[in-house]
Amino acid sequence: MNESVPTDPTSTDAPRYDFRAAEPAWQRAWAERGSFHVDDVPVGGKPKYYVLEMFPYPSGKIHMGHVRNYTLGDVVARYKRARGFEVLHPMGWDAFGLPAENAARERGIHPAKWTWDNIAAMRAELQRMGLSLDWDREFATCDPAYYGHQQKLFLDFLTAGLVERKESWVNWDPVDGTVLANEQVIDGRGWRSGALVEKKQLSQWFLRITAYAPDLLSALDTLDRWPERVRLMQSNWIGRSEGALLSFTLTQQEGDIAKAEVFTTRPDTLFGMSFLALAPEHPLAAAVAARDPGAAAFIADCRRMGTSEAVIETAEKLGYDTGLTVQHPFIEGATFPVWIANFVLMEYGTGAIFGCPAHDQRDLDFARKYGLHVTPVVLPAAGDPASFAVGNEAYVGAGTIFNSGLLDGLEVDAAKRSIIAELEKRRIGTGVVNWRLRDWGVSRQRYWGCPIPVIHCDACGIVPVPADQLPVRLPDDVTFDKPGNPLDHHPTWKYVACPKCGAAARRETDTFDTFVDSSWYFARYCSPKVDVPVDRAAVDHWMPVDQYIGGIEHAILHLLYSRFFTRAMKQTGHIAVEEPFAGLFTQGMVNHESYRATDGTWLYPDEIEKRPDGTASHRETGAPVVVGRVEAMSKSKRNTVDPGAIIDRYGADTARWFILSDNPPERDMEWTEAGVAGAYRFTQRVFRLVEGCDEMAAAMPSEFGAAGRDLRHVAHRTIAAVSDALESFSFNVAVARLYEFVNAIADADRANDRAGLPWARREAMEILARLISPMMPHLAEQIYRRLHPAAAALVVDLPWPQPDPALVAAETVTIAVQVMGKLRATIAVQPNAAADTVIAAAESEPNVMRLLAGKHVVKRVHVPNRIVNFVLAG
RNA sequence: GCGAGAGUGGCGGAACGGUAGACGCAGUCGACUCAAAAUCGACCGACCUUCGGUCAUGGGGGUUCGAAUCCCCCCUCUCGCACCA
Repeated sequence: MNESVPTDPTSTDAPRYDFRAAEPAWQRAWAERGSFHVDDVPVGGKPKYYVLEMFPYPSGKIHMGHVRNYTLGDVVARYKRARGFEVLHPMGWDAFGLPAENAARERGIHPAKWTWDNIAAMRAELQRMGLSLDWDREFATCDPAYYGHQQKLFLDFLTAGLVERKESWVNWDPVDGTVLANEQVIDGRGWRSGALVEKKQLSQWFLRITAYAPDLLSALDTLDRWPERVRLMQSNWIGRSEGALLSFTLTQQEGDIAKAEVFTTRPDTLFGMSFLALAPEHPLAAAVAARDPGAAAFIADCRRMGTSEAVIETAEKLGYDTGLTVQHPFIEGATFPVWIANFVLMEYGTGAIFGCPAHDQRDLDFARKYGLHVTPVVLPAAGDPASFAVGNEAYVGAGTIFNSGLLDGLEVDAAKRSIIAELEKRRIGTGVVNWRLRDWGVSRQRYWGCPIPVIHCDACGIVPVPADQLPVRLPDDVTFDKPGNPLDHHPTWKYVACPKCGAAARRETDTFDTFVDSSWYFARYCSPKVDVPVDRAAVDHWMPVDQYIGGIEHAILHLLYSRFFTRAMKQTGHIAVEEPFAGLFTQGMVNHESYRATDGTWLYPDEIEKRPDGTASHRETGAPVVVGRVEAMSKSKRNTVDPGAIIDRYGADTARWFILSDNPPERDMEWTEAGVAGAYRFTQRVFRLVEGCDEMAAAMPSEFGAAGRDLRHVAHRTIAAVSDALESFSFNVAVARLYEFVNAIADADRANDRAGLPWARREAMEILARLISPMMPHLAEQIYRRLHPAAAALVVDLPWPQPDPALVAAETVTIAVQVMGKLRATIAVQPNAAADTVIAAAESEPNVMRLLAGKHVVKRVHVPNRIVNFVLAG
């Protein structure tokens, strides 16, 4: 494996492209010229283009996912730049987060040191990729110079009524003393401590994303450069549903509770009611539990069960009859039992439902289990009202309402409207729109995050930190020797005077969810040094991001939060746009084969030797190796490839080229050693071609032979084809066209008719240098310099080449000749030749003649420049 | 369960309804070499009676002069959501 790569580039006779010398040299040249620098508010009138890739978390090393992400972005940035746009292409660090605190707890390294060291290491790795980034704009979200402005934004949101403090149910780890995200609860236990997680009500800060729910949903239609499925995922997440809110009166008051409010999307089925069910966390359930140990035990069971996906999948519907009953709002004297049910969610609607088993599958399962009655009220078109019954499958289709008093005879939709009007008339309910989206809880009991800038005063309540006291900085001297939030344990940090009354008060010790940090960084990049969150002129110029690129895993949370934040910033006067990302591209993952020794231990790709038949053995011991599935690179399976090692061995251009060439960028790709080696061979091949290039003749020759003419056609068509491919994110197709182009240049070198060929060949190399420059920027510069040893210009400063329309047009076209739709011959004709001429030429082809002999041709189809088809009788 | 996307050679993939398999990887043969690597050249879907044919884009129907592409049904895989009332 990999013998094709010389350890010493000078070890063979052929001229070698020495990427180890060339790549850093060109990177220095770009940096010295400030090639990728742009101003906050540019003058000069070039159209702007803002390219952004999702900024990395500084884990310590870049991985292949980063390489793919930043290569894709760099192709776009360099291409748009050549196309005459002023391109903003910044980079920074999503630098707060739990891993830094884990490093502190496990290894005693301060989170700040751990983070900044990682940033330094990763910056160096990224710089080796030769990305066209404006490094002057770099920042890290853990820098007070960033998070101080975030605190200001929060205070502005607070003033604007976009922030709330409210009680909410959270996953609480009693051992670690912290709130856990749903993803951090595994089988009901804390992922770190292993302790049973409790549901706890806690006072938390919330950003009122629900205030924008209608707009966040409807504006999805305007995001026409977003992938359809991302818009769909957001739409589902926001989850609009129309229905009714109605309240049921208890026949006997429970404590001071007299009514239960219910949300339903099927108010038309109200007469099919059989029971009322409460979520275990519902206040009425709690009131019952206070006097009924059976109810209390049932609620405790539900709480322990949790709501993880695996549990829901298998859990059967369980209920507890409270003994309470409610009156039916329309059926005089009818009452229904009130149950507590494990399948009712407190988070959705009102936490209470009315059960109509005939027309809801869950309600039906529940009713069958507990012997509750099932009354159908929607009759299918072909149904007989006297005999229609529901078995074990609820009927959820269209139909006519029956058994329903005033609704009888109405269709489902009409019945909904009618019953809502009636509810509103009697003041027991209203038609409402309900949203699945919840407000965004941003409080985290952690040290390594942005402090929430408020102060708790016993006298004044919650007092915002005055703007002139921002940033609220994290203290450096913290310890991680006990569980819980180090900010809370700090001896002095939280004790401050109330800004209002001066009395002793306490700082908020919670910090922001790190998703807050990434919800506005794209705006900060426009003016990263100013002493306000954003400079209006700068964001007005640069925003929105024209092309955003990142992983599909952020389809909902990060992108939705950013859309919300941008709206909130607009409302508070920081920005003019409300959609942050005009174009979104979601890339696929980078996968790799996995390998295991016969004892089951995972092996790194470096440790194994592949054989041509696809089997493998251990490189050192020769022991057999099991070649496993191609799957996402992960440390535990050791199927990772280190980008740094690849760049050492093959160079950045090779890595970039391979990652672009393998497949369409939105799909998952497989990283293969053979594929990288192939890309490396291509870089050397291109370099050899320029070595064989003659000096440019001063003027274009007046005559070209066939080879020169053909090459010029290919060159100019390649410009057109590569441009099209780059515009449509078909980078693998752009690569394929460039392979063809290089093959054509090599073919021309073997041609006999050499008139004008040296000139044409050199023109081809010039075009090649520019066309590969978005993908392989270093090699492009190297070729260009070889062609123009004295030139001061760099490819990076040159405009994108324009194809000559006369050369893009064909001299002859190949027409496919079909008989009865099957290909029988091809003929070469002049472009746009007359139908008669083409059909005559086609009919004179021997093979066609043979097939047409003695047959009656009923139709001759001619599609100009494409095809002739003879349709025979019978 | 609901929703979305995808099924094309050994592999990744290409193909405005118009020559299916571009281009790359892997492979075969040859040249160069003492040899190998690199490089260069040729071949490379299956099958047959091989200057010519037949069959082939998950399966089955349909529309069309012509379908990988459009329509209907089915199968498989991937992803997302999910006791959402």
